[in-house]
Amino acid sequence: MQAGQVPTFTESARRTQIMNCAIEVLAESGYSGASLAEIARRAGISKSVVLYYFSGKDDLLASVVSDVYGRAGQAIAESLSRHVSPGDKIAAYVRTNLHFLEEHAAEIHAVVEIVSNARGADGTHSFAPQGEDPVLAHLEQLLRDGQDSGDFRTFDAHHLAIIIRSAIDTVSGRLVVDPSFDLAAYTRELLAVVELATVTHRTEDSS
Amino acid sequence: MQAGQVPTFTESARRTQIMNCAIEVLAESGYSGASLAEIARRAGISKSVVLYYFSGKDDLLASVVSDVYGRAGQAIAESLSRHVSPGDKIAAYVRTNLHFLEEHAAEIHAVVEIVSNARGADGTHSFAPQGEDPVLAHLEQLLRDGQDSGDFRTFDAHHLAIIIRSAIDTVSGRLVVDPSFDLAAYTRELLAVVELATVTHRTEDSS
Amino acid sequence: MQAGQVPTFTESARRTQIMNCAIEVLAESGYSGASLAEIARRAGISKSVVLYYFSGKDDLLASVVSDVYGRAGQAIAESLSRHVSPGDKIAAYVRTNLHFLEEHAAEIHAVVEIVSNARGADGTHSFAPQGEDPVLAHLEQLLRDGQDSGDFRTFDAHHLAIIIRSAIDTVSGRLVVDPSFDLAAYTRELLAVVELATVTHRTEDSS
Amino acid sequence: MQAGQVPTFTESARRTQIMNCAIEVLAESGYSGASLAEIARRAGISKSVVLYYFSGKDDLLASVVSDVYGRAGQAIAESLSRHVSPGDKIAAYVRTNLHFLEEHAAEIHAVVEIVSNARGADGTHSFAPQGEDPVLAHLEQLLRDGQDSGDFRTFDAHHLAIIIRSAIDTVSGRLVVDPSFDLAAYTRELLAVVELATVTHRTEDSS
DNA sequence: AATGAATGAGATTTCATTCAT
DNA sequence: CATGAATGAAATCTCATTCAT
Repeated sequence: MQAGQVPTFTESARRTQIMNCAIEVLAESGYSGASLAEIARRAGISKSVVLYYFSGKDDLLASVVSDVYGRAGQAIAESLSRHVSPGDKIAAYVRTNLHFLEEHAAEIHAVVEIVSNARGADGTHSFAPQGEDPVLAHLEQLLRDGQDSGDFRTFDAHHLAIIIRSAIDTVSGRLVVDPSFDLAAYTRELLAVVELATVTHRTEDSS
Repeated sequence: MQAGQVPTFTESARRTQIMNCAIEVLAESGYSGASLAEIARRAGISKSVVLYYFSGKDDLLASVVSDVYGRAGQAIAESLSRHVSPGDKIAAYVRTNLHFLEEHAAEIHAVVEIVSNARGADGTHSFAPQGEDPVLAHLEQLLRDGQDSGDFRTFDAHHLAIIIRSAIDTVSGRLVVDPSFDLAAYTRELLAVVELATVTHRTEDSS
Repeated sequence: MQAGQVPTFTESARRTQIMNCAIEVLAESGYSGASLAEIARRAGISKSVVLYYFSGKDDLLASVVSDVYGRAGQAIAESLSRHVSPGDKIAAYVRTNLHFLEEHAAEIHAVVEIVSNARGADGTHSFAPQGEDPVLAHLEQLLRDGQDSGDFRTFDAHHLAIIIRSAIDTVSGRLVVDPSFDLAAYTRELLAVVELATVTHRTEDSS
Repeated sequence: MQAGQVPTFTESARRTQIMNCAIEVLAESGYSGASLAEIARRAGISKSVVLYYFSGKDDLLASVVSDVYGRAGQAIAESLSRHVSPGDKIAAYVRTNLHFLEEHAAEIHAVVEIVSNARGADGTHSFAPQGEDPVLAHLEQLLRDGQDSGDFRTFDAHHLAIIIRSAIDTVSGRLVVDPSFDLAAYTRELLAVVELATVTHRTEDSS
């Protein structure tokens, strides 16, 4: 398995298998519980195999993160491209995010565990976006687009983006922990809140 | 120190000192970085002293959690008692939470680190509320009160509570990581969103 | 055991004990055989104890090197101070070096193992003198002094120093490996060679 | 490749290639740095290939040693055969040794790394000559021949041989480490020392 | 009240080697 | 002829905890 070479079928299958086991363990047992030994045990292989396919634990975790991020980003981009009006775009953004979460709760939860816990030798977060968070910036831009087009009310796009993102991000943890969590209802409520928070409107008592 | 005995002044001072150092380390270096050795080093004492005042690491972390929770709960309860209308109460709830966060960012962040990472021997979260989360239930109740009184629109109180809580909870991490985070602006925006999301209103284009 | 503090008696005794065991193992089993496990086993303690008294394997090995170097340097300096003429100084240098070797064969051999094998993360020798080798420079200076005073013949001091040092350095390995090695005879022969190589003289056939 | 069979051309070419890479790695990264993985990487082949051509790491290292030894021995024997007088023979020995070192510094250094570090399962040196060291014995015999013929002074042939050998052996390390090492000057100085140490002479002040 | 000393469990990682293809 | 896959042993190091003083 040399760098720059096309991975064989077996190789990419094994990598996928190991990454999936890592995701399982991370979702179930958290960051500290996700030792190579545990991941290997779950995969029914020896620790060494993990290190044969990944150059180290860091590499494995980074691979999980970029893999899941990639798939999520693709799903969202695809969904957004099917809408034009800012309101529809925001709604699609929320809906796709939550829908992806529903089908990939463990993956997302695993990524959250990694991103919020992994730290380099210097003690700083390994996966913290340096400078601006691109995920947040993207959502912020969607909000600004709606303001520029006049569809949206005046608001602080940056901070509203944070509010919406946090409402999305909280879900993966809940889905993993609480099996009775009603994602459909949550989605409806969040869509309602987002609409109320963005679209220009008058409160009743001001009439 | 025997069980049931009143702690001496020295004792409770030492406990507080150790807890504060634990909070510092947790906020700076995260859960995995918060070893007893590091906490003791920061306090300028030996590991043994930590274990003299706390029965173990679990005990220390639990004490930090309950201490901070207690103080936060008190601050919030006090603030809420000064308002009567549901709208004012919710606003006070948000404002007090965020204000407490501002002054106790490290503490809250430490608690978040503990609650989201600490696990028992069986691998389950040590600090997960079993059954209903009382913090969430409290906020939910405030929302329902507003609905019952007719002040608030019809919404899904449980899920709206989750949305609001997540918008509050995301702040401690940001305050620790991003020194330029503008809490005042965030508070304004969140108050606006909460009002829009709760108070009965009509959107303009529906008029 | 905090940095900068005076070591307790127990502590320095343990450190000495561990260093001695490390020296034993290094002399007997070589650099690769000198694992922490083996050193601890020899000392009748657990691996953790070694790491309690030394911050890591590197620290232990560095301590051994500087300890032995220190004692050797002191012995040599003391001996040299008792002689004045360049010829006597060189002879004393050789004699003291070999004498020290006789009594500290294992120590010196251990240091040789460390110095010639230990490498940093970048792959370079950890204990290589950067720039000029001070040990060699010292001997070189002794030779030059003899030349300046007119006692010694014209020779290439730097390279002669290398020849003499290598004749000294080879001994520790032989002493450890070959118990029948006759150090006294070797010393006599080396002294003879050094004298022949330094003192001004005429060969018989040139007369 | 069955035992006793003549190796094919490809086979011996591959073996040579692998041995050369092993020599490179040993000279650059030392014994501990010379893992099969690193050697294979340097050769652009997989670890398995190395083990296909050599029965194990030990076999590879042993092959390197005997290959280099063989070539060195041949060069020296050839050179010696061109001289008759003991003085000329010794000079040729020194000159040829150092000349060989100059052109094969890495090889010799690699062999030194192997010989001084490789150990069997029992912890003893794998390549230590059991009984008398033939290399040393050879040089010793040259010295004795000169004494028997009356060309050389009275000295302790065994120990003088050790001194001369050590002066030769130290060079490979220096050549690898210190690119500014002046081998020609060193050779001149060592030849001078050897002559002074062997040839009968009178010191000036004894006249 | 405080601490130094010691330990065992477990984490990541390296490496030579075996096996099937 | 060559390789990818897999493994187990061993190495260094971290950490919470216990014990005697």
